[in-house]
Amino acid sequence: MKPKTPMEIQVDAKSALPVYEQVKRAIKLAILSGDLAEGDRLMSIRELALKLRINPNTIIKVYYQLEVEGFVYSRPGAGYFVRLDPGRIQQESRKLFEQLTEEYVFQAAHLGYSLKKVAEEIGRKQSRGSQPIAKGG
Amino acid sequence: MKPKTPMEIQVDAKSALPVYEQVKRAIKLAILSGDLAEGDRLMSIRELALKLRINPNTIIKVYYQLEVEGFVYSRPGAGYFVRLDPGRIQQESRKLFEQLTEEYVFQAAHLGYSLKKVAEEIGRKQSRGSQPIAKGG
DNA sequence: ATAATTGCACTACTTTTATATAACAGTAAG
DNA sequence: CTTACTGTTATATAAAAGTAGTGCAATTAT
Repeated sequence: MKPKTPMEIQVDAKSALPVYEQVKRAIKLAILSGDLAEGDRLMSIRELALKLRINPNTIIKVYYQLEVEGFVYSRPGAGYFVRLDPGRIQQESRKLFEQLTEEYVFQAAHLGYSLKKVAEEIGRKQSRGSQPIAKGG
Repeated sequence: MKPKTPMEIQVDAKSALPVYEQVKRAIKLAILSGDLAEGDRLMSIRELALKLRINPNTIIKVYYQLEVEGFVYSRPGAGYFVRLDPGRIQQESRKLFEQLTEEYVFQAAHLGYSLKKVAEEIGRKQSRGSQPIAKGG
């Protein structure tokens, strides 16, 4: 199986989040967004570890946890592959979005930025030019 | 010095973020939001540790780092006190807000939620009833 | 068949995070 | 002064996180 799945993941060693958590979130986000599709092969453990300049054991931890959570499955000797349950993806995606929004609004409020101000800031971004990043609305 | 500074901090042991980081962020947020004012005394190390059910050493780490970052200062035998530099607070507050917004929008985009959809979600929250949490805009 | 790649399991080690406990000196209030 | 509380420092212990490296069996490509 030649075609490998490219991934743009940036790891910040200084972050409060553990490296394995950063990588895990990035891959999960890629699956939920549709960047990775059903059956797509992930980069091999060694390959991704080399690319991100982190230890293979850390990638093993990430892949294992993603497998437990049902996002991928492994074929020993072949690689890791994306498992896509359409219904679940839709559901998890919406759930995650609402959770992110809730957290963001809450923290903004504590900083003294009301919903109105938040809306203004978002609106400002909107007008400044919007680049389509993921699948269209 | 009797008056102590009450703080509502909730620590999640299951979070990917270390406990000390959660506490540190909560206090920093309280200062940036104005919940804690110049000269206000923080809860003592032992007191806060007992309240949050975590080890005093962890609180020591938090207070020490906040001191290094210039948010508080210590008076041995008396306690820790808020150091409020008005100009800096305003600046840090705005900086943190923009950072939060950037991260949120980025992640939402990867989930397939465009700025337009984000604006809609915020708008929906706005109309549902807004509770004033911090200092008014 | 052969070679290369893959997941997988294992040991050893360091750093970070967090807990448990104790002791000492400065501060505040009776 | 005495008592209680405070920051501060120290030792010891443990788990989690991350690195480094080796070896084996299964799969894939040649």
